[in-house]
Amino acid sequence: MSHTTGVRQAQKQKTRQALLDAGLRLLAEQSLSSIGLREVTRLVGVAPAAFYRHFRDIPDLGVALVEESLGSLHGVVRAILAEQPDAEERIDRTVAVVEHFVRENPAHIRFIARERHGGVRAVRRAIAAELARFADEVAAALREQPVSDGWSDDDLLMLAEMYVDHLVMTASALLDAADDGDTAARDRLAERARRQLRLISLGRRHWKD
Amino acid sequence: MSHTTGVRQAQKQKTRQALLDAGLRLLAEQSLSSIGLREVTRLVGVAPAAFYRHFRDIPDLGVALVEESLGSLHGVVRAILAEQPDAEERIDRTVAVVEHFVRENPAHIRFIARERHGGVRAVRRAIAAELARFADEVAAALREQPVSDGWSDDDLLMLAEMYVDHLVMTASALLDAADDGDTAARDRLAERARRQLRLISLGRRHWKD
DNA sequence: CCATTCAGTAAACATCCGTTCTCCGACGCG
DNA sequence: CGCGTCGGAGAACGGATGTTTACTGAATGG
Repeated sequence: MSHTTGVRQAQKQKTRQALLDAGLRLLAEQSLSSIGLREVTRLVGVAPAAFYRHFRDIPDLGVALVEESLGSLHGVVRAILAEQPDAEERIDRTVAVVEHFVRENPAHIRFIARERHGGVRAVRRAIAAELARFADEVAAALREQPVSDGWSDDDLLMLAEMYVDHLVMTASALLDAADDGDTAARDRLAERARRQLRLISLGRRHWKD
Repeated sequence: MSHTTGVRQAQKQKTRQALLDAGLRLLAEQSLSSIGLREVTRLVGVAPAAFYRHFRDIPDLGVALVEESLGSLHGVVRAILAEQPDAEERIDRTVAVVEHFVRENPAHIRFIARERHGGVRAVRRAIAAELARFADEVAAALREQPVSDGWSDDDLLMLAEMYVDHLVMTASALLDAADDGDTAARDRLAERARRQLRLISLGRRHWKD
């Protein structure tokens, strides 16, 4: 049996993960294009040259972080899209899930918000592609709802993209409030998000005219 | 008479503007926190030390760029809010104005989209403050429209913030398409924006329930 | 017209950067 | 056990960075 297999690979993955974590930590106060390779390795406690065993350069590290960050978002979207008969209740649940996610994964959502329009082309493209996949997923889920009867695929997608954009913006705004420790602003933002979703929901119900 | 006054100050302003322009040009492919002071002065053709005659550091340059960029946006908002009886026509006009603005001031809107969630705190705060002022302006204009009868100030502001966010996101998306020279994507994005505005407009009309 | 102000210059500084190279030592496998 | 593999260490490099210093020369204003 190969019961000892992978001690080596496990250590490598551990270092790789440490590099990703360090990058994410540095991203809290800088943007990706200004992060130094040495800065990352210093935080992890390895030699600068060790970086090249895992990534070609910093942009490459960034692309890996996109997958990690938006991977954890998949769970959020699924929780939001969970069956829920009442529209109002679904909105409350959505905002609650987003709030919880922001509290649990602040670094990930900050990274996405920051680099979505950031200075590294490869990372921008990776984020755009991943968010487009999310929009498709949301559109598919919206189609199942009775409110969407008679909607074209195109219109469902434009609505889904609106929801995804709104989600990212809301999460980012909530995070900024959390950074300042401003819980009052956080509650205000959550209430604003609920009302905006309510307005979109209203527009949705009267689209067939 | 002081008819010769200002030759000196005029030259200084000229250099200052050149520094701002150079910064904006560099911002096309980097983010602010990774721009070097020497890089900027090199592009202008002045000595590095000359930079300190105009700005304390790069973040300070960034804050100045915020004022310049969002100053030019004021005209856009005013053009959008121009009286227009028909809602559908107002939407068309809005998107057309945004398209025109993106074509005319690509660097400015890229800067705002990039640094709104970017790595420099002072710049983020400056952008947030300026966008909040825009939202107030939009809310005030919305109140004048008959559709807003019975709306609370709070609700008007949440709607206005939604419009401002949507404007920034649309402009940024249009710019990305323009960068790729993809005119088909640009037209698709414009149509999507129109439909999203239509949906919001619908929700607005049925808010009083 | 002459003393003063001041935007911009030129050089020097300590520091940090990304990258390459050689080497080591622990793990993997037969 | 013994040999090949390979993640990581360590040192060295050329170059770029932000900042300070003393300076120059033209516009300024009494």
